[in-house]
Amino acid sequence: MQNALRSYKANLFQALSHPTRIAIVELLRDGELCAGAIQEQLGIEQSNLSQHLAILRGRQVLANRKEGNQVFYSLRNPVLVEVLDIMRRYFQANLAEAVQMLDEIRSEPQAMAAESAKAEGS
Amino acid sequence: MQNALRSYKANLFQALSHPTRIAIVELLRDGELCAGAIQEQLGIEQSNLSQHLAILRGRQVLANRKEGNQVFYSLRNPVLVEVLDIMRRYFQANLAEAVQMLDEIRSEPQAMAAESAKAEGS
DNA sequence: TGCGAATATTATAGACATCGAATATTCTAC
DNA sequence: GTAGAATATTCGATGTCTATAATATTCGCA
Repeated sequence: MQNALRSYKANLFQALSHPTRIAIVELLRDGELCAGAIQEQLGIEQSNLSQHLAILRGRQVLANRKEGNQVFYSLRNPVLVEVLDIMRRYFQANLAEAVQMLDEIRSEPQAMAAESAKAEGS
Repeated sequence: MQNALRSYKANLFQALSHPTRIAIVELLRDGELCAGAIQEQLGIEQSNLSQHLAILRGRQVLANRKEGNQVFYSLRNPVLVEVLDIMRRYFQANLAEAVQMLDEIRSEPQAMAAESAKAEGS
């Protein structure tokens, strides 16, 4: 059960582990929006958005409501916004480390251990 | 900048998007532990643990301190514990949905859209 | 009924993540 | 300096995620 709880958390985190999905959650913090409106705000492909919405829906992060031709999305639980706010404070409080982490992220993607390739001079 | 913040958050979530890494953070909530002790608690392969630790280190989630032969790990910022606690409350507040999500997780891994395969009767 | 808008799903190629096995590094003690 | 403990890194196979393109569904309306 301890383990199930960890899987639950891990999956929730995974749902939020993509910038687009964070953006979606943030867009919805003040109320529901239909998919089209979200797409307009984010400026991404329709099917791409729809897949991200499907993930957030499946993970119970978002609720959806059909109205005629449109589907309105909203946050199921505002606690997530609270978490995101905490993260912003965390980011600001540790700006130096945060920037360092952003650098890591940029240099790391291709292979977790390309560290040795650091051309430290450039 | 708005975007950088989102990437930052997304990457932090990604760092926490694996049950083993959640377990590590939780283990460290009350103080530092050396890698060996963590391994003992989790009962996983040494190299596997070391890889997870490398990820958490790279994402600035953990600090590490070398003492002789051992490396002690600790949380860089207790705010993450706060986040995990919030999530536990989230879990408890939405127990029904949480269980539903756990089911989703079990059925979903192989393909994000195997939903249609739901044998709703079972 | 049939068209067009809004959204969802499927397919697929490329990037990424995870694991265990093997190997490398770093340290202590002898 | 060599052995052995503790940790880290590399490698390779396998699985998962993401984006785009193509197609399907669902709905309102003429």
